Amino acid sequence: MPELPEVETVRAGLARLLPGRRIVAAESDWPKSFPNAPADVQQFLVGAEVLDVRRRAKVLLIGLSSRYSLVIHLKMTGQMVFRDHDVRFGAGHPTPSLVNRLPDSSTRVTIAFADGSRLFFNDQRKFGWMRLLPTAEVMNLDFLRSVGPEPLSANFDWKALRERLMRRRNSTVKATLLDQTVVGGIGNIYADEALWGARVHPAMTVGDLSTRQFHVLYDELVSVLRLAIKKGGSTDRNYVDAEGRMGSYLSFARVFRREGQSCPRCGHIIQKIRVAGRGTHICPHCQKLRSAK
DNA sequence: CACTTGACCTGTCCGC
DNA sequence: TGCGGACAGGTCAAGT
Repeated sequence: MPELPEVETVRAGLARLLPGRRIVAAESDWPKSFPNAPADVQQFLVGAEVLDVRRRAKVLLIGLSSRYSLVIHLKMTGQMVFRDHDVRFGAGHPTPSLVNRLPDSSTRVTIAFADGSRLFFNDQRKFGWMRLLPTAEVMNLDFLRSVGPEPLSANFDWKALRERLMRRRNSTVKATLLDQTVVGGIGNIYADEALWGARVHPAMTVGDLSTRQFHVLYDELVSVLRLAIKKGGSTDRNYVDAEGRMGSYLSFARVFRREGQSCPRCGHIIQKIRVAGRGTHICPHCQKLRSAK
């Protein structure tokens, strides 16, 4: 369930840990997780040095000195975990971790560095992928060509959110928030959290939202994403950061995975419903389906 | 064309 | 305790 805050947390960790390290070996035992031909891996990955680590929506981009980049999508259960050669697991870990000895049964790709440290791409459900591409061609990937604006970028304001959402004015607001071509990086957790914050029912039609609702939805979306980054993301089951640590946002969540509990705003019981084919958490008192217009 | 559903996978949980 | 089935949800492809 890595969404923008989780991928950003991984990016920040990798950006601190990887640049300057030289890759000496790479292996994968599940071709769909890393489909590049072994010859290309030998030529453009092995021997290269990591230059930088960037993010676009939910995609990680690791730039290499070979003028190639590793492009990574974690999908639902992907992890990128770095281990120093001499790390003794457990010691000095201030937050709990889901990851013990690596590689483990979920490890799909292992990248070894010259200093003995290693980077593991773990992915229990095998939906995620990593691929090696010429850096100049990265932005030609279909996903990156079509992905919408970054919701935390400086020029993204409530009017921009309204304009993007209105591209699908006849859809439900939840389905539209999850559409990566509308806005980049939002997934199920933060869509539910932001809609609760804005008191907007997820099944409302975009075209029925009032100006005020777009404005509040923007404010809530930005603040929930910022808080989640500050808390290191959300660990529901699998997610960990680049050092194997869990995120703590879910202990601050207001509705996500809180069905049966009281709404922190009004005390009514939070319900789990289905919208756009996804499990969706709402307060039925705060979030009404009828138009506010 | 706009929108919904199914496929891709595996681990977990629930009811019988 | 074992087992079938539902469920978890990001994205793409296929279907309505």
